[in-house]
Amino acid sequence: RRMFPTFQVKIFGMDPMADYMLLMDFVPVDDKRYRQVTPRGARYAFHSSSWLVAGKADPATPGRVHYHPDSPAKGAQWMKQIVSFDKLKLTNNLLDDNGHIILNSMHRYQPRFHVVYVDPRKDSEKYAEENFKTFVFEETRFTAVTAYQNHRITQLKIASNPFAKGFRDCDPED
Amino acid sequence: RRMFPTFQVKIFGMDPMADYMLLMDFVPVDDKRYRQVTPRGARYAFHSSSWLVAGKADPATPGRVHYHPDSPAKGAQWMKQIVSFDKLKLTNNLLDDNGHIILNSMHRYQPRFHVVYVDPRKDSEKYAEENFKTFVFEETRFTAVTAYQNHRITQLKIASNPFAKGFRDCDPED
DNA sequence: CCCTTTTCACCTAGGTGGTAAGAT
DNA sequence: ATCTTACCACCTAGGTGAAAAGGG
Repeated sequence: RRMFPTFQVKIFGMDPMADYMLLMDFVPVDDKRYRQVTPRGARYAFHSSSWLVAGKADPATPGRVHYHPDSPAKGAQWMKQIVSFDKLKLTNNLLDDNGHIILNSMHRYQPRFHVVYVDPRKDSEKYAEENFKTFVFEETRFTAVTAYQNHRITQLKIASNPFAKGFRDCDPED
Repeated sequence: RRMFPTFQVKIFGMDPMADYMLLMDFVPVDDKRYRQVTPRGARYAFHSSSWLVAGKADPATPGRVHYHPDSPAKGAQWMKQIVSFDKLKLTNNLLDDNGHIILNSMHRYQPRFHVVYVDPRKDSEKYAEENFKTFVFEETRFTAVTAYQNHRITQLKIASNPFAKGFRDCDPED
């Protein structure tokens, strides 16, 4: 399914006339598997508020990459508004053949954002290193799950995503 | 609404590595306005099978152009399968601001297909003439209408377009 | 009478969380 | 007990012809 919340980024400093590819990938934060705790007597798992280390991580998943579907595009195009990776989809299916990003559930990940300058020179491979920049925002780290583990995330999604309107019981402006 | 049947074209002879823009426009076939005849006593206008000249054409509409949404793309990409202009939309609304192709209803049009080579040279404007090719297929001429005037076209559409499944009463393979 | 416009039920296509059943 | 899977009603978004209403 789509990642939520969506990764969005505002870009500065590109050459407006040059072509760029924008992409994302995900790297494990640690080598651990996590689990939830339901406090004794609590009615819902949602009431738990912390993650416990549950052991060593599962074998790493294939390190796939997601190209922003507007790639390639001119710097001017990328910079003129916030770039949103809302088409990016996550799956836990190791056999996935839709090109989605494969993650292990109950593991922690760090999204990474990459910018590739499309070098028009014939020997552009030589400059691959300098034409490639990676940006990491640590505040975007998350635990992958197959079902929401936190009521406030569920409510945020219901309030902000038009496809979840069916579950709203109050004004989304609230 | 979308044009039906869709204009589709198979392309050969491009430079696989070069970029091309593909586009269409529509030119009037003549300076006439047409009308249908319903034979005396016929139940439906659909029973008529010919067009009568009904006078001089209405003032020409703005000559808009439709770029294939995949433009620009490499020659290899365009040539590897049939190119379909199924997103192209027609309207009779002179004030349209959706960028649709504006046509006069009950007038005859000739679709035209244009290929533009994206010249990477700095002074590419100089070569505009030679980088531009137009193809006309006379068998694609049609009369623009606001409602189908021919039962067989209606049936063809119902049989072939998934959005019209609600009107099917037999197997589309027939 | 002929054509155009508007509205509608009915589709395709696909993104939601809920829920019940399944798995470990 | 905890997590995963499959399915579902309910949405968004938009492409259909039919039919009714409108216009000249």
